[in-house]
Amino acid sequence: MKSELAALITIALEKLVADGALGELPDATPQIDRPRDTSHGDLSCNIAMVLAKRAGMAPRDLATQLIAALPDNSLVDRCDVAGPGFINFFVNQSQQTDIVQTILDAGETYGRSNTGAGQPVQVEFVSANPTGPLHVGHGRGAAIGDSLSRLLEATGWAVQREFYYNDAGQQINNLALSVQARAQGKDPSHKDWPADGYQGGYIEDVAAAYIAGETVQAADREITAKADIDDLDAIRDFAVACLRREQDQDLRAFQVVFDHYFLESSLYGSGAVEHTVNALQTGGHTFEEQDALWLRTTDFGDDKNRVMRKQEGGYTYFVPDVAYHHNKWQRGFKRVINEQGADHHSTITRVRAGLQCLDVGIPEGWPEYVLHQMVTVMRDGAEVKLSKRAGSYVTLRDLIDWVGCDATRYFLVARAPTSQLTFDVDLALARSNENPVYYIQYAHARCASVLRKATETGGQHDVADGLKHLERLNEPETLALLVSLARYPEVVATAAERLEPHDVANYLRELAADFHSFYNAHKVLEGAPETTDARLALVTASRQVLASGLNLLGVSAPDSM
RNA sequence: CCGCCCGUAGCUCAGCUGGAUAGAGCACCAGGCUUCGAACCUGGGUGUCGGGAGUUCGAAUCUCUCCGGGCGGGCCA
Repeated sequence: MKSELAALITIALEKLVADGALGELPDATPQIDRPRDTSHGDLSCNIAMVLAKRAGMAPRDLATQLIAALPDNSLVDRCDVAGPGFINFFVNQSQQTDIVQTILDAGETYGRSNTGAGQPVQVEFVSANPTGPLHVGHGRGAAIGDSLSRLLEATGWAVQREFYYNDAGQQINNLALSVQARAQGKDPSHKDWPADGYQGGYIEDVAAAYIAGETVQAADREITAKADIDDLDAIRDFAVACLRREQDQDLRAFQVVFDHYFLESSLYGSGAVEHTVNALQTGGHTFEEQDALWLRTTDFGDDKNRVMRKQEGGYTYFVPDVAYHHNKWQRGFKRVINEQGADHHSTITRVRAGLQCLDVGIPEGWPEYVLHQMVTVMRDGAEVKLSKRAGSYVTLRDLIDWVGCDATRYFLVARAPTSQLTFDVDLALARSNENPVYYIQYAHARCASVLRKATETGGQHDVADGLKHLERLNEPETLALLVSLARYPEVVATAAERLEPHDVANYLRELAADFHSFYNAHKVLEGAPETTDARLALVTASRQVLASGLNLLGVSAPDSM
């Protein structure tokens, strides 16, 4: 509707130019907004104010001329000049009620688009190392990354969800040593406890399982414990599998499924790390200094150069990072989005710089990043300090157990990733029924309930008939609901484009509010049959959009609660 | 010291590629079910949009600066 109106205004502008009232056409398409105040019409345009100076005309005069030049159409009932020079449009009611027909015709495809045109995009998220259970921060990443993936799918992209983890290196060594120490009966107070050991209780469980010779199965691996306390490699492999399995279970409980797991160790096994080093040296951006090999990332915007190979000969983490992203590029992903905690933001510049140094045609802004800020957990009125080593932190599993998957997902995805998030456990526990997610789900359940009731009454009501009487949908509350339903496609498109899933959460709350107001003001199953049928059509459409939107957030849409 | 993010109602947060009188939830107050689900609805807001300056028809939104908070800044990951 917006684009149709913009086209009409463009025609009016052309007419003014032809008449000599305007010098030239603006380069951009006219901007159409939805006024907050309904007395300002259904849609408005600021074009007169934008062009006033160039036209040498008062904004209101220009607006008046534009209205006069507007071609005849069935879209707009009337338009006014208001305020400093806004043109306010009052849309024909049948245009608004037609959205019900549109939604029912489109079915589940309503709101979807094809801007991605089937192109592949990889979304990497969570990517937790297998050294402990997933915590709340990972949960935020999981909620955002998965919802982002769903949004991209809804806009026509072929999404691959990838999980990358470090299964080698020092942290994993610490893990293995910690498990070994536990297997030897030591605890963190023991004098021989590993210096940077993991102290969480889960280490004991892993040690016990190892000694018992258990077999564990994770999404990307299966392993049976060797039960040999002295075989550190075996302990390491087993511990990784155990924690991978824990994370998989948490993710499954969170309704998140990955398409692909990528192991850092594979970059060494495949020779990709060596190859990357050679390629960077060939590219001419490296130099040796103080017995170390450096990459001149400052050539591409970094604020200091980075060491690739340390004095002692090992590579810094930065090298496999570059190798990994080069691998993504080689896999054909012209578009990659990395969802990470903001504590890793400093890697963005150096990874991009490293990829530029490879000189293999990777665009400068590749890959894209979505960073989420920290999650603070409040409990008993105080902040819970997160400490992985000490093992004292709130896990994703804790949250799911306490408030449920739906509420946890909604809460973690409903706010802008850039804003720090306070998760008040007490509030979620004590008032779980007042969590916003129930408000939206309740609207959906109400839809289902009314439709159920309509069917039970013996079929004298029928949605198809309602579509012939959409003009009955003319009360203020009803029209407000129609407007919200009509907004859905642009909400999805914008959220996907801006990589901001929380737009959908906000929209759904507004849609649910409009539905509840409508529901409360008008009895669907009472009154004239034509009116009831029309309202049933509206309820059917509402239910569908609510379910569709909730699905984008990975939240269920129950028929009853 | 440098970089990124944030600062909006008592609390938690939307709104930020400039639009009209800055919004929602929670909390609090007053109403609304013999009728489709009251997990709902209706009404109730004295906010220096952290402070200041600039840009312009117009700034919570863009620029600069200062203040406050978070996170980074290692031949750790």
